[in-house]
Amino acid sequence: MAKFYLTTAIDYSNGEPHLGHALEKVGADCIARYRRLRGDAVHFLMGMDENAQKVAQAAEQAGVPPEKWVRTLAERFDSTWRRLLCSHDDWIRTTEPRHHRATFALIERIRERNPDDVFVGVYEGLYCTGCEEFKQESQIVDGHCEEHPNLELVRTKERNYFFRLSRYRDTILDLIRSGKFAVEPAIRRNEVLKVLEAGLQDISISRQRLAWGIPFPGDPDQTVYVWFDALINYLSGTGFPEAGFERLWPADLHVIGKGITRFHCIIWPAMLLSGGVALPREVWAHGYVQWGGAKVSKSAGTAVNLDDAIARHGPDALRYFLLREVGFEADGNFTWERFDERYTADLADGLGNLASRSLAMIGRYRGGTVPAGGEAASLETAGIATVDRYGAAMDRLDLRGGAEALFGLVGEANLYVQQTAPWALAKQGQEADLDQVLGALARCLYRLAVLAGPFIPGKAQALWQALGAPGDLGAAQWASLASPPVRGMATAKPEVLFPKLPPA
RNA sequence: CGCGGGGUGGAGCAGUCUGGUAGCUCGCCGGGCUCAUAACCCGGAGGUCGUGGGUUCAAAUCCCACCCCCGCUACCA
Repeated sequence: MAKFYLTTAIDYSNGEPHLGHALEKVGADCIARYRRLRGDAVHFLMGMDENAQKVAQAAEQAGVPPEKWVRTLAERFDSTWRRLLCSHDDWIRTTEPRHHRATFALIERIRERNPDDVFVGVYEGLYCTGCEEFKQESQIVDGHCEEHPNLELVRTKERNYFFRLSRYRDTILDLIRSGKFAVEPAIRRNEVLKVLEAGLQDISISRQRLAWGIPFPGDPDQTVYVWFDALINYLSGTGFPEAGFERLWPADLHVIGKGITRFHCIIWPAMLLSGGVALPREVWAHGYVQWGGAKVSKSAGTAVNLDDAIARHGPDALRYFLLREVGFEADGNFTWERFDERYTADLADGLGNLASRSLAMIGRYRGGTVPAGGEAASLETAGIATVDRYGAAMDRLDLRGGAEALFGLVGEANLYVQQTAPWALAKQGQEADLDQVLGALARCLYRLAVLAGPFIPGKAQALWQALGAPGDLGAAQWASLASPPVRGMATAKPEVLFPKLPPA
């Protein structure tokens, strides 16, 4: 059994979970469930980034101790992902002792192996006394911090530790080009290669005089810069540096958003190379959820409330929409109209109605027992082809392609029903033919339930049960898709899997 | 000449790498079926594939120029 260690980005505990976060978690969960279906021993990590200075500021504004603030937010995020049916095995928070230990250990390893890689330098930038942090050009409007337009920015220098990132440019370039360190999709790989080709600067990895954060090893005046420690969470989740962390490490896949590609594809591998720790095998950087073609922005009021989106048609439907319509590669759009359309067309009228009509006929014509037969049906050929197509797409993390394959089979099945007209067979007493058709439909529903599992785990389980399949869908074997063992299963009364919205 | 992505029927997209009658979903029009969540199936209308050149027997697809939109531009989750 192959291990598969999968991570998502840890979220910045400064605000509410939103649709963009949700796409990433749901996409990673879809991959995790698919890998389990393929028989991998999956370890799936999610968590929170809690050491940023802004976190302490937000806590202060809210009038609560930072420890309490981050705990509340961590629970809020975790429970949201659980509501979206995410199946993560571990939940890391960067304020935990295990993360402090790992951060310490990696920095120590870097210093031992490459003493020149960590050096003292001077960081200079524009400092906002309101935010108590350095501002980037993009955060400056008319010469002032966008949060504090009435305060003057102060040009400030401070002593920091730096990391010799520039040293690792050629090595990383080779690793990415050779595919030993996979950066996907290709559009993101090209972007990273261009950055590398342009050359790298060393980066500062500590900050002075911060009360919140991880103390820099051997220098109590400095804290580890939040980005530097955040990346290490993936290692902390394995138990590093304790013996046996290699049972999980290296990570098989880091799922991240495109905005943090450089950190994961340049800085992170450099840190690991310097510390003599194996590199992750792959980074997948997904696109962003847009609202009507524009960037989602809280200030512009275009952020979709996640609770509203879940409440609309339930968690399964939101998962499906994000993965099928928004997609896991390029940016994609979220609108209520599209959401409703997809829900109605694919889930309610498509899969839901197919299940409903198929189970109703098995109930009516065969007393709810799946008859033998169907192995030679045209639908069987389509089903087997779909399993192949789905697997090929999912293996390259083309989640949209997987969903398309799956729902393509729904279409084939509806056409099959139309062409074979089982109601006519029943009327004419062609019992053997009817067995063939109903058996073929049950076999198709079995495949659909299993293949839909990674996308809509809740509803797929409901379909699994309605079909009369035993136990938990999560225990289904990929191999069973070649010839679904549905004969003799006792189907339940058809239930409405995806109720439609009442007419507005 | 900072880097990258995109511009395809009313809407949203695929196809461009490996040129060869332009495809999918939704919407619209007509027909069929009755097992089903007024669902399902079939047919039809609708496109100068951003603009202008070039290569080729043939270009959405390759080459050049230009216009427009978007993201990134590094210590920011």
